[in-house]
Amino acid sequence: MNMGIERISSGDLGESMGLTASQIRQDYSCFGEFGQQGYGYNVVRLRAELATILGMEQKHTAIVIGVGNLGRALMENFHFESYGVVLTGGFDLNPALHGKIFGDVEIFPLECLKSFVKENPVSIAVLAVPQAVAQPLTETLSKLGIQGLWNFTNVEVKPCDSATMIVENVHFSDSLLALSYMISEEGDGTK
Amino acid sequence: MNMGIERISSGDLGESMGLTASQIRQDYSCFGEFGQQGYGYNVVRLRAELATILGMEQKHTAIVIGVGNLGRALMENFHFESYGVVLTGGFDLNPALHGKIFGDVEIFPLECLKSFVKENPVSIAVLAVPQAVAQPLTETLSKLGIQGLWNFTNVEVKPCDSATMIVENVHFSDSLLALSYMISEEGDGTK
DNA sequence: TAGATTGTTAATCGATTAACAATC
DNA sequence: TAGATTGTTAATCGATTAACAATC
Repeated sequence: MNMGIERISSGDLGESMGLTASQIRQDYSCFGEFGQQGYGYNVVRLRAELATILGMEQKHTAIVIGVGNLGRALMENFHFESYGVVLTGGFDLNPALHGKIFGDVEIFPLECLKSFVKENPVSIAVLAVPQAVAQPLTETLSKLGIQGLWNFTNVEVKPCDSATMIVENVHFSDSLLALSYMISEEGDGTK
Repeated sequence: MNMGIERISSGDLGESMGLTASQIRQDYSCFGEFGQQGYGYNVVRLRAELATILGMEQKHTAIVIGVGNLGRALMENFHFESYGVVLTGGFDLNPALHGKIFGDVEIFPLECLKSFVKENPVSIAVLAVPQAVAQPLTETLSKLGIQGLWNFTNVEVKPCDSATMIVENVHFSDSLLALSYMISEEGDGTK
């Protein structure tokens, strides 16, 4: 996407991201001085700087564990590449899925996980399995030396003590409860 | 789920939720005194109090807009009922889906949205459509008087100015970038 | 009574906002 | 030069943590 915009001010940037201009400037200044007084930020330069900071040039690799509807939705619709992540495989128990291709990426049997990870370095595992197997799989993944777990199971999971895997949770339920609560408050006259 | 536990202390509760005991006690005390010194919190009482506070007794109703893989995953696998929300319909453009049932809930043509909402009060719309149509649909939904939008599109959307619809975003991308960043930091020696 | 654990106050921390000199 | 907009400092705000008297 190229909208032909060369420069952008912290104010505009903030508005389009739902943040204040102050917040933008303060955050960016933690990493260096990308802007110019009286001018703003050069879009191309800014993008490059941010890519570096976020480690997007590092080309992390990811695999999807559990290819149900959610796993499949992520494989087909989520633009991993836009965030510097290359999806290299999907894993599922269901034999009907093995060999299938979703979003350019093949689905393998779960038994192949260990050997796959040995041959292809994997930095991130996307966990989209039923809750019952979330914890054991987390332990397996952490033992395989995977660095990050992107957890979509709505369950708290814990890597093995010996491992340093970082867990990032996407807890739908927290988000829905927050929304329910805000709706109820709204009509309340509370606040 | 009943694990036969009658009472629980703020410490245990916090540990299992990844919060501190202080945090638990302070949060609960905003809404009243549910606990007893030297005893802790009665699990049954606590659950009842929290249900009230979170408005779960309010039985919000929800519809899913866009029944691709993600919409379908939510309809089939996410336990709306556990959070006091009743799913009453799904909507999609694709005629092949019309009349299908996912997770007990029927899929209707998008054209029927307006009349459906008039006949069945809907408090929450779950937005799981392609990014290109996210904004126009948001405006439509806000005009229909829907109170909350649960936004899965990874795009910022804005209701009509005249409407009071609350938007709760589930931005996968923020979460993935955060994970990428943490992984890169990890090995760095930074920090 | 002694031990446990609350509710609440005060202290700490971090994040957001406001303000403004520096300067393009 | 005048206007715009940064980077940075200081002020504000809210959320988390620590501490402890109250009390079951």
